[in-house]
Amino acid sequence: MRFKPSTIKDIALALNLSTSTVSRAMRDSYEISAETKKLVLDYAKKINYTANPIARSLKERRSYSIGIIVSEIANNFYSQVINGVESIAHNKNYQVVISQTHESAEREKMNVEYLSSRSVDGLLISLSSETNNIEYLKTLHNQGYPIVFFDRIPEDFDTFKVTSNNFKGAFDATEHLILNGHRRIAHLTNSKSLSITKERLAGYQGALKKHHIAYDENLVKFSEYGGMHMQEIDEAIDALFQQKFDAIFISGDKLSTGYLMYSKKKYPKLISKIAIAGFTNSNVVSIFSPSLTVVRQPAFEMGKVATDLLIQMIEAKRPITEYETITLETELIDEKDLKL
Amino acid sequence: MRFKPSTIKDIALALNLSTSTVSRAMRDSYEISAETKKLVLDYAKKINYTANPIARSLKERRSYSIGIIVSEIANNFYSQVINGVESIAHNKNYQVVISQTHESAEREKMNVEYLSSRSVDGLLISLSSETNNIEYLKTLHNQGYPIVFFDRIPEDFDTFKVTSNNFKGAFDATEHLILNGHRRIAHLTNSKSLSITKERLAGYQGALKKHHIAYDENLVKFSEYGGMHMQEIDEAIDALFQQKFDAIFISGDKLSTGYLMYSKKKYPKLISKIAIAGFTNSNVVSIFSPSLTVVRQPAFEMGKVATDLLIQMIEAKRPITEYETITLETELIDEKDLKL
DNA sequence: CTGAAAGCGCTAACAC
DNA sequence: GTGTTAGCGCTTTCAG
Repeated sequence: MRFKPSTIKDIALALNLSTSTVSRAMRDSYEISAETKKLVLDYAKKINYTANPIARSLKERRSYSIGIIVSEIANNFYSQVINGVESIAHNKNYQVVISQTHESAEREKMNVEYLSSRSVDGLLISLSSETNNIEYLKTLHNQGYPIVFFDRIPEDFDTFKVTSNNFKGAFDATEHLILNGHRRIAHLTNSKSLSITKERLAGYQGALKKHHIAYDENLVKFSEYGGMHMQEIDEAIDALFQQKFDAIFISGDKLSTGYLMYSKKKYPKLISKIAIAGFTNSNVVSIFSPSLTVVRQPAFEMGKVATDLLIQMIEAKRPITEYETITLETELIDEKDLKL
Repeated sequence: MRFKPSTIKDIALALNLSTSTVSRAMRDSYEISAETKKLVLDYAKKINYTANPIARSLKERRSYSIGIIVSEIANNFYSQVINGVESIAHNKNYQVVISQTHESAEREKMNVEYLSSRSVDGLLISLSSETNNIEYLKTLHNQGYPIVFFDRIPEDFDTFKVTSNNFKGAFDATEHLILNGHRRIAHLTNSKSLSITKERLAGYQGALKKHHIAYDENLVKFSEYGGMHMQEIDEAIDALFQQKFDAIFISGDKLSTGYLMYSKKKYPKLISKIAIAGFTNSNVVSIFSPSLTVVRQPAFEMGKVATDLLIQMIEAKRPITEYETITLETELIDEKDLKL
């Protein structure tokens, strides 16, 4: 017995009505009498009818769903963003389809192509570490396909973007380390190509400059795959430990935990002497050891804002031409306060 | 300019062919000449044609996608399961749609109803803590809709199920604590209604019994929402600390980290005296403090196995009537080994 | 207030 | 080897 759900036709047949009447009744159209509506609705309920969203999509040329592309859902930051996305989307009756790139540009492209080929009405994207060519996204967007970028946004792409104040977050974190008496501050960060990498590096440099500390590029290590491969982090850290440094500012969730794990294992003697400040949205930082001062991004909020914008784009009567980039503030949480 | 992707018709028109020829060429049908195929394929590529999956779904009455319902993607265990699911699904050309219950039975039902109404061809489900009525799932399954349960599985439901050896995982963890000299072992666990709760409780009791330790129900605390609400964990822990105990076995990711966080904050003096063993698939346990011995489930594997079974069900020529429950082994990792 | 009919993009049985 | 046609389930003119 194959699964065979009931259709509008079944209802029409049973009630001796036309499919159009049933359709209208289901959608509570004003042209249908109250009695007929009740009749249809009751029977629909009785036979457990639910409209076939596929058929509806085909007809209306939209799916009432949006896609979100992130590097990894296991990353707390992204799962929180997704919760924000869902909170808005479900309110407005959109389904959310999640897809992961695992920091691969190729998977990103495949996901975009699949999703945009009419599976979803618009796309929320945080770029992968590996991505450097987004021409295909531009083409898509120029054809009128709604795209909103968040977190890791491209520079020269005219659409809505939502991101954190990465400069300030990095600046504050670095300054926090400086104010605690540190002068040799290392920086472990993501792929050079990402917007967030550049902004956070600038924030780090800004704080150093303000406090008259010379920038030393030997203290800065990039991870091309954002720490997706543990080995990459390990090598960066090993390189850092060739230098002398008394504090480190880390630019990302995966990198922060990666640093903690590897340095704890490999450099157990040194680790307690090095102060740490890092971007992370982990909700268990209070049990991390060594402990760190964290820069926390408003992930849930970011998801909400981005989704609001995307749905606006999708539902806009006429194409939008004026876009803006929204910047949300980060929060610095001193490691001492984590224990309260 | 609205987004208007090209269709099979555009190709047919441009090449002076019929839509069916184009369709056949695209699907590499044997009845089409090599030349025509090449013509079509080349043109399709040129105009960036991709088939409309919606139309295909409507026609074929299937979507080539499967749904997975979990309590929370932020939970490491589930995100690892999802990665396993995707690895198989993508191989077999299925899309994966993820949805979260946040431990709410109502959201679970809504998700199932939405997804099963032809958005996805089958469902992988790990039940929410709150769920106690799955009649609607039985109805669905009896109508021929493919469902595979994993992790938190129902008892009286005849379909494929994939789960860990929860009894043995719990038994080993508890025995580990006993062998380390502990006698008063508390147990913090999930909702009473879940299969995993019962099995792990039995494993805990089994180990106590083997070592002639009396079972004390005051040492066992349940969390109706699996620790979804922090307050719930806090209360359970406060209640436990009314008793005397020198070790604790914790039955779940969220509960394990919840215990660590709350007891560290609220009972900082006592915490180091209490040995901990807990189920968790966190990949950062090595930086947790206090540290704990962990029971790790083969999450990725579980996702793969469950997906394999589900796709078998979906693609089966005739309804399957013989189901089995597959049990995967857990792994006990001594806290001492985490530091290596 | 309701029904008939067309059509969304695709596949496939049936011609030729 | 290719074209014609019907139909998947729904919405929506257009008629009445």
